[in-house]
Amino acid sequence: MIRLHDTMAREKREFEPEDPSRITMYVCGPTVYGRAHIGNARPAVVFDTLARLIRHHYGPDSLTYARNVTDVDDKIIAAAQEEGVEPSVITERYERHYLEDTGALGVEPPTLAPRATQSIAPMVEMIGKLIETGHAYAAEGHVLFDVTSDPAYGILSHRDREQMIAGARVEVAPYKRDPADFVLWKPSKEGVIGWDSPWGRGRPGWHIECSAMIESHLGETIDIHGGGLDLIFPHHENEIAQSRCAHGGAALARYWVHNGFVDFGSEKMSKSVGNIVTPAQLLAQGHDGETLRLALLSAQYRQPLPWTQKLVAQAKSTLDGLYRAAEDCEPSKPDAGVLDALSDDLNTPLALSRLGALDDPAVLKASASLLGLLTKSRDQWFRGGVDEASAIEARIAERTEAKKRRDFATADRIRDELNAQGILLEDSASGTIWRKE
RNA sequence: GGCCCGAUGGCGGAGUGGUUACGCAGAGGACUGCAAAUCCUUGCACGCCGGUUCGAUUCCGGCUCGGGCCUCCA
Repeated sequence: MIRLHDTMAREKREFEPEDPSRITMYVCGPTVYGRAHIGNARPAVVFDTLARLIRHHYGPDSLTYARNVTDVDDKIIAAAQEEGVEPSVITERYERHYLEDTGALGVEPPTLAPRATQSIAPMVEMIGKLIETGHAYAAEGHVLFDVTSDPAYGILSHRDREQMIAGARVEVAPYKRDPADFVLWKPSKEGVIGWDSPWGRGRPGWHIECSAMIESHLGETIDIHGGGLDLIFPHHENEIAQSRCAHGGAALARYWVHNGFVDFGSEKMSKSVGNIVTPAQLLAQGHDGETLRLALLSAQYRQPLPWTQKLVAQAKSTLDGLYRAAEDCEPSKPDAGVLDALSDDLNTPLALSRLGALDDPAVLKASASLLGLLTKSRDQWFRGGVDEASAIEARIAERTEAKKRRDFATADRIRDELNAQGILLEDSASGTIWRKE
């Protein structure tokens, strides 16, 4: 039995899928206008881990996991204009990078990765339905959702309309009937990406994208909706309003799961602040993607995770230890303790500590694979990327000869030279083995 | 101002109404020609003030501090 913390209920609940043979999960994916940073990577890793767990419990084909790509957005338009290229040049580039970066972290591609630009028709249809049912109105080329028409508005973020207005920090657009109303469709000027619609040529608002893609790919009510906790309001609140109002009140998602932030101990990592670290940078520095993945899983997903060099170093040594313990063998069945930890709202730190206590390599491998770890052979982990292996082994043979002669000065010199190249030697009863630093 | 979350040893991070994980780093030891790796031992904590209780880090209330959201944002 899996338990998940549900943001709407504000407590852990037992996960009971509507149909265990067809479980549906939707996670808000990237807006592809720039390179993902390590904070963006966290939900990708977290929900990948949840997907692995669900598939383990309910069967490999039980889960349909959709993660959208937002490929129409004002930031994309701005980036395209700056480079003097079509928006698709930007979006294709960064979608590719996103898949590379998350792939390096062991994130498997989701079942579906729908792009907003390929779902315009369902969005237009849903907007039309909202207008028909009195939940939206057209004004000056825009279509706005009428928040006052939805008495349930605020059920996820637990705030009421008065509070939202009191806290509003932005000027209210003149065409809005109510300050809390939000855009479903906005006009596109000549030369800006847009689609024809009953309300003129324009493009969709951000929130309607997800509602429409969920409807067309997964259905009216899904099991799990995930994302970062900054999406709770307004994004997910607005998705709920749109979908419920378009579907006669049917719930959008049965469980709402939100991950916490990666930070620097003092403030949130974000593109707008500019204090970002990207997986691409970290990988270029020589860190293994699996190390970064373990670092991201070293705190429970709802907790803030301070990103430091020390964290990465710890993750590396933890993995070194696990790879030493995991001989190259076929995985058997995962350990019950690891499974229990993961099943309790994805308690990855506890799962990792239980992993470290396992002594059956086959069980360790199987357990670690639930976390997307220990996916390489031992040799790849300790020696991968080193291309002068035969030269190293020749030096080691020289050193072994020197040791036989009890010429320790020579032996130590060879060891030091290899150390300087980032090659560490370990003498064991069966001979000398080497690994990269 | 409103809503939400958090506060655990040098660092990371679980968990629990009473014997207080685990990892990294540190100290000591075994092993080693010396290292490395491994193993053993070991020191170090539960933000503050009240309350409930035989007993609270764990439950309740208040406070302080920190973070997030209320605008694009994982």
